[in-house]
Amino acid sequence: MINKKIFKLHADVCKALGHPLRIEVIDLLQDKELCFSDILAVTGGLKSNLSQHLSVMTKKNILKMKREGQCNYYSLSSDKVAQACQLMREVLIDSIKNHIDLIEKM
Amino acid sequence: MINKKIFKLHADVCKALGHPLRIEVIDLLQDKELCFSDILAVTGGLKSNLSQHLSVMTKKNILKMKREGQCNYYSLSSDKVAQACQLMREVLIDSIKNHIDLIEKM
DNA sequence: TTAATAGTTCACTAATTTATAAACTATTAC
DNA sequence: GTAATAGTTTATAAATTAGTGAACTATTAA
Repeated sequence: MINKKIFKLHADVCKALGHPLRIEVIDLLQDKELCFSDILAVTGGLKSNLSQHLSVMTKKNILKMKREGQCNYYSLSSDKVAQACQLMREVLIDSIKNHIDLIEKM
Repeated sequence: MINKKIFKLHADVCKALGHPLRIEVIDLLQDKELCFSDILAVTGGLKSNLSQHLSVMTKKNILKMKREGQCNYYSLSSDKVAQACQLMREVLIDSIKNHIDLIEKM
C-alpha cells in the first residue's frame, strides 16, 4: 500500500518532535536563530547528545542549519513547526484541564 | 527545573503522534468517529496491536473514546489534533520538495 | 446459561531510541 | 605548524517501544 509509506514518513516527522530536549529546542527557536553553543548553554547536558538531537530534527526538516565561520546556527525550518507545537501544547493543556475537572467533581 | 517537566509532558503528547499506524488512525478520524472494528477493517493487522495504539493516544488526549453497547467509538479529542497533523504533513511535503529541488539542480 | 461478538490486557521477544564518552573534523588565532 | 574553539561522529550499553498471541472481560443474542 502506497499510503502506508506516506504514514511512515509522516510519523517520522512527528516522531522528531517527541523528545523533551527537542521540544525545549523548538521552544527556544520560536522567534530567533541560535548557534549550537547558545542552545547548549540553555539546555545543559552533553554536547554530543544535543548534537544528535539537532541532527535528527534537521534531517526531518524540523530545523534548518547554517554554518557561519566556526558557528552552526539553528532555526525552525518554518513557522508551521512552531504552530504545530503550539497546537500540541494546547492538547496537553486541555488534557490537564480535563483531569482537574474530574478531580473537582469528586 | 519546572520547565523540564513541561517539556517532558509536551513531548509525550507529541510522541503519541509518532507512529505510522497512529497517523493512519488520526487520518481516518479527521471528520468522523468510528468504532474499533471499523478502524481495524481499514488499517489491518492484529486487534491487540491496534487496541494498544488507540490506548496510547486516548491516554495522551489525542483521541477520545465512547462506549456504546458492545462497540467502542473513537474520535479526535479536538480539531487541534487534525490541524497539528496537517501542519506536520506540510513540513514533510516541504522537505520532499527541497529534495526534489536539490536533485533538479544537479 | 451458553455462545458469540467486540474489544482489552498481559507476557514475552524483538526492534528502536537514548545517553554517554571518546575520537574525530573544520575553522580561526597565534 | 600548533593550539584552541566549535561542534560532529562513532561505538556501546541501557532504556523504551512495538508486535505477537493467548487469556481475559463485558455486552448482547439464542
